[in-house]
Amino acid sequence: MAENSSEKRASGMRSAERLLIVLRALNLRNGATVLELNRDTGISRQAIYRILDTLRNFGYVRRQEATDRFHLTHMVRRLSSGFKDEEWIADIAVPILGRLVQEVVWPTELSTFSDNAMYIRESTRGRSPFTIDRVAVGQRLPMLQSASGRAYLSYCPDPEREAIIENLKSSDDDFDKVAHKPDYIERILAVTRSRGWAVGDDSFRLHPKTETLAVPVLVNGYARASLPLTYIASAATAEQIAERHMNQLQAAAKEIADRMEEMQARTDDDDDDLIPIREAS
Amino acid sequence: MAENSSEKRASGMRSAERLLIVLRALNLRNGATVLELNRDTGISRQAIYRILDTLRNFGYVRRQEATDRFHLTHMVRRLSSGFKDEEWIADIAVPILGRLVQEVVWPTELSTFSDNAMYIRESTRGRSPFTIDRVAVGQRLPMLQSASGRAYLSYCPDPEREAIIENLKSSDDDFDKVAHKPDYIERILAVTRSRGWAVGDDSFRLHPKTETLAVPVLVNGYARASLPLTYIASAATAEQIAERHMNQLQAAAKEIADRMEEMQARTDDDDDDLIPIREAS
DNA sequence: TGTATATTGTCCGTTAACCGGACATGCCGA
DNA sequence: TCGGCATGTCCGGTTAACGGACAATATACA
Repeated sequence: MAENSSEKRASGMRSAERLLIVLRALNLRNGATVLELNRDTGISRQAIYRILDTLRNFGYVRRQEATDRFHLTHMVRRLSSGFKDEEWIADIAVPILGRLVQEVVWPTELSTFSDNAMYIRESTRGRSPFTIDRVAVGQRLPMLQSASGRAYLSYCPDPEREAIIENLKSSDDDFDKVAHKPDYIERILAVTRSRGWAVGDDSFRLHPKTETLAVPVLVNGYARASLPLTYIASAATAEQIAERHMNQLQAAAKEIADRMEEMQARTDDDDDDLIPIREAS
Repeated sequence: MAENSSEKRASGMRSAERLLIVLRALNLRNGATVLELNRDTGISRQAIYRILDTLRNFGYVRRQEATDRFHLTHMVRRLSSGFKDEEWIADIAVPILGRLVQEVVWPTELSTFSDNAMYIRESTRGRSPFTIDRVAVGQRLPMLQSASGRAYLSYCPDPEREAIIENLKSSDDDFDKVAHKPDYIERILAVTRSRGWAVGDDSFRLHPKTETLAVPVLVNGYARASLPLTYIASAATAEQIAERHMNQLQAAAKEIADRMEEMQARTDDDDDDLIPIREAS
């Protein structure tokens, strides 16, 4: 039984891994004794002592004097406080976009609203055979010309849209000048909503040979992000692309939205599954 | 300058410590390359690779494909989500209570409101020479008889007090029956407020020979916790204890409150100081 | 009182695993 | 073409992490 070297060795550092396991276990039952942690994780008692010492040196754990139990301190927040809520959606989208690009050969992205524009947060350019320009992450997209912006505006809550339009009116960016034309905006919204997806305007193209269409990611009924698909204009029309791939795009958007909803449903606690590392003391 | 071996070796596991350092560094600049982490932490590049691999195996970190930067994932929340906001105050109180018990010989505690009662969250019984019964942490204290409860009720927001009283009326606990006597409650509040501190009632004593007085911890003007002091009844009267130690008690309560306020001021991000471990690559 | 069980804590020899020097590759600008 | 810079991997030496073993304490039960 000593030979279960099957496929466990992914890489990674043994002791550091076990520290993470113990830290996770401490989160699941706040206030724990060494023995409890031993049982929860399967890590030997002696190792638990070492690990807790390490965590204490960093101030992430303290020992409650009266009860001799180990507790997390407010310092542990530092291990995750850098993760912004805004990034959840991009984070969740990654594996879903990964699957999507296998079905739809064209590159897709995930963009979110920020600072009066859409920003590309994740991209499958680079995994698509049809990509022209690489590295679009971080790219800023105007609200009223890009497919992403149009899809977002068409499905975000009304008060948010009104506030965005108002902001755009005082923007320096030339693209945002059309915010002063309410009928232009209305037409975009109407067309987009009737189709269920948005197309980019010729006045804005990241690359001259490409065109883009986009669907919104509707969380609880309202857009929280856009899911744009970019294709080479000479290869097909928007309608042809839509006919072939709209189902898949919509399905991916739905899946991302579902994950988001279920994510914010649980306030964050009760998720499960300790990483199982078995080794008797 | 290579010899600052002063007192560095506290204990702890080397590689696990470095993983924590890298994790912390990732929180400070979300999205980082290996080289940036190397520079930020002073840990060798090769080690950074190993550490990031480990973090990736656990899903706490992912690599953004397009930019080749490493990002935190929503999974990192698991490393701190077990820490409840409610525990901040107890957490912050520990070192302050530790200093307090050196000035005031009598044991002090920190108690917070929960489930229609006060609960002792931290205690310096065990570090005081005058302690009778040990291990009071977790002890439940009735709102209207205990010094802790009275101090809390006297200084919590009005709507909260009204809601608590209302709840107590339907409580099973005999102690809570007096919630039906509004004049009794009014007298307690009036007396406590005029003095600035509360005393426990004879009908409730954790130990027959002791008495307790308590001050509230006022965060932004309202009680968020109580700070009770327990003394042996035959040794002094409440007034004598108050005369000798009230300044120190109030100062400790103020200090805890200040820390709380400054803590919730910063939303949690921008705190500083990477643990400095110097070692060139 | 003695015996058994459960839990916490520490020591220390062995060895696995962590470490970083060294090398290889690829990209960019001069 | 070359030098500078960044990324990624390999591998032998050393270290520090590992867990068996032992000690101390508390509680329960006969």
